[in-house]
Amino acid sequence: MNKNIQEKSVDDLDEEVLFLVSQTFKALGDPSRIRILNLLSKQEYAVHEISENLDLKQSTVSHQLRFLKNMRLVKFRREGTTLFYSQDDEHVMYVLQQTIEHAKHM
Amino acid sequence: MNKNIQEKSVDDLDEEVLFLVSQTFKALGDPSRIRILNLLSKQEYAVHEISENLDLKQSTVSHQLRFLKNMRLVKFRREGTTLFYSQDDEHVMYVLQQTIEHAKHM
DNA sequence: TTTATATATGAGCAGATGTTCATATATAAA
DNA sequence: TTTATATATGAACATCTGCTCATATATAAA
Repeated sequence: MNKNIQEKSVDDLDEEVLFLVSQTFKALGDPSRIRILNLLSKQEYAVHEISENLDLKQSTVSHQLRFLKNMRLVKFRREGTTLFYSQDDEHVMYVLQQTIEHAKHM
Repeated sequence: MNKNIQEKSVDDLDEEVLFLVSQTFKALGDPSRIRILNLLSKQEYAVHEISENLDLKQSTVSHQLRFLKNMRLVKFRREGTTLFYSQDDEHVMYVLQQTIEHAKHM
């Protein structure tokens, strides 16, 4: 819900909202993370599958997945020693796909 | 238009598209730029008006406007010594407003 | 030309970011 | 327990970012 207090400038943004929005876009502002999210947009993948598919080091993928998990953009389920990651934020995935499609036609 | 060459992985993104998308989201990944774009979403403003409205140094605003102008996210018109900046990318502004509204309800 | 106002720009700096290497942890099988 | 596989983690490093200060440039008025 919105707060009813008057902002410094009427059009300016609430600090929490500003932080959330900038963090969200920062998450989408890196090629590796974009590729990972784009891959996960269709189905779940194990960490090593992401690594092989995108030709990224295992540690790179793991670090980025932690980042995305902290932002609740992805989730995972365990199966033995394997962790299957999948998307966990429909709005962000929609925005990403929308922007990818937009970029494809430029 | 799309290229008809086969990608390394079918689901992976074209390098140009990847660059464009990441650049776009990087532009939206900073609080100052978000505030500037959000202000410009309703009407045009002079540089010093943006500066006063958002309580940012004139040079900070000018640097960020150059960034946004290079990305063709804003444009300007001159009136004497004053430059009036306004938005110049409907898709990006839509994505931004969409995400702001989404963040407000979390 | 001089002065004033508005904006742009470059250098410097502190802090953030992304990758890599080496290694730790976790689970399962032998 | 030992071994193998999958993933996570921390440190180090180079690069990138965003802000600030000082100053340059541009336009207009006096």
